[in-house]
Amino acid sequence: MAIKELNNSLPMMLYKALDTIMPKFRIIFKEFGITETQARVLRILWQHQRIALNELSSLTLITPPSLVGVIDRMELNNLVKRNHSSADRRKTIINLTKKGKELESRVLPKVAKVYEEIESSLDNKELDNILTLLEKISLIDRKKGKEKNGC
Amino acid sequence: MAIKELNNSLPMMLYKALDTIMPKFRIIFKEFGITETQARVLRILWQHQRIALNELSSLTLITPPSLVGVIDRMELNNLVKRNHSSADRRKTIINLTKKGKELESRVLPKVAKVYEEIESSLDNKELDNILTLLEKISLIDRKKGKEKNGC
DNA sequence: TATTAATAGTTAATATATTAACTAAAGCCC
DNA sequence: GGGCTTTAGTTAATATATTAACTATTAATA
Repeated sequence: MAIKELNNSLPMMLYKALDTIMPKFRIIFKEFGITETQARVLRILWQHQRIALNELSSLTLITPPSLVGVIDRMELNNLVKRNHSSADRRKTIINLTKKGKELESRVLPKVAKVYEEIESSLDNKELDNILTLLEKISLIDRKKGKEKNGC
Repeated sequence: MAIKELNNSLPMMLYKALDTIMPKFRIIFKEFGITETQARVLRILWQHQRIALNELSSLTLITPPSLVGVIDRMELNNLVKRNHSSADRRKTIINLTKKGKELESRVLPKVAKVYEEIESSLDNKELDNILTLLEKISLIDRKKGKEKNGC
């Protein structure tokens, strides 16, 4: 019931949490001339080096129409490069450039410090707790056939 | 430590949770020709009827530059009307119109149903829990002088 | 294999978000 | 009361987000 009380609703509280923590990260990203969204893309590319746009979309939670523009600008900034799959000519492969790769070692340490600041404001249990609960929320729709493995 | 593992980071999990629940609400808002952001504004106005733009900004978490455009479009759609404070001529007062007011009784019941759907996917404890934790995160910056009431 | 359905990427139109800068109006202070 | 500071609102420039629609391929199938 508490959830419906307007300013304390789940959506509003989620936004409020993001409004509190994201500016801390954006300050860092800005030092390197990238946006928060672009940083999300880079984070995935630092793991995969090269990846199809549709997979990148899934992993970053950035919808394809939005991602197209993001990649456009990152390509202009020499952070990534588009290639095309020969196996499936529909696919666009996003490749990390040297410039994009080099950012990793410079950005991650600073990002880690912000994480530490956030962590230090919460108990370890609380952090695990909230991540678990957020995960549960994000899976709400995947259980229509509550029964077994309706698959 | 779990927090740093990229796709399970706190920011990403917050976004993921929002990506799961907000589309459910947007479908409703769309029926009435309003956006999610405009709905946030309306929700506050349903409580206050009339309110200064800067207070509206605080309560909705919409920054003033963004809110200006939102109010522009809501005014074009006859949902709100701007007035100016005679006491403080800098202030813009946002007034709810009859059309804006009428939406309340039509939108809220449908929104409540979505809340119920979300609630039914979580235990009561879990819901209270996550709201409490989100609140704690949103207050991270307000305790620099950890000591007492450094004011 | 021609047809139909599904997938990947993109474009277009509109609405927001973010940051910096600018104007007007109050408040303050000597 | 003139000058300085703060507050409220706005504009401008750029980057994203959202939804619908469209193109090129590929897969699936009668």
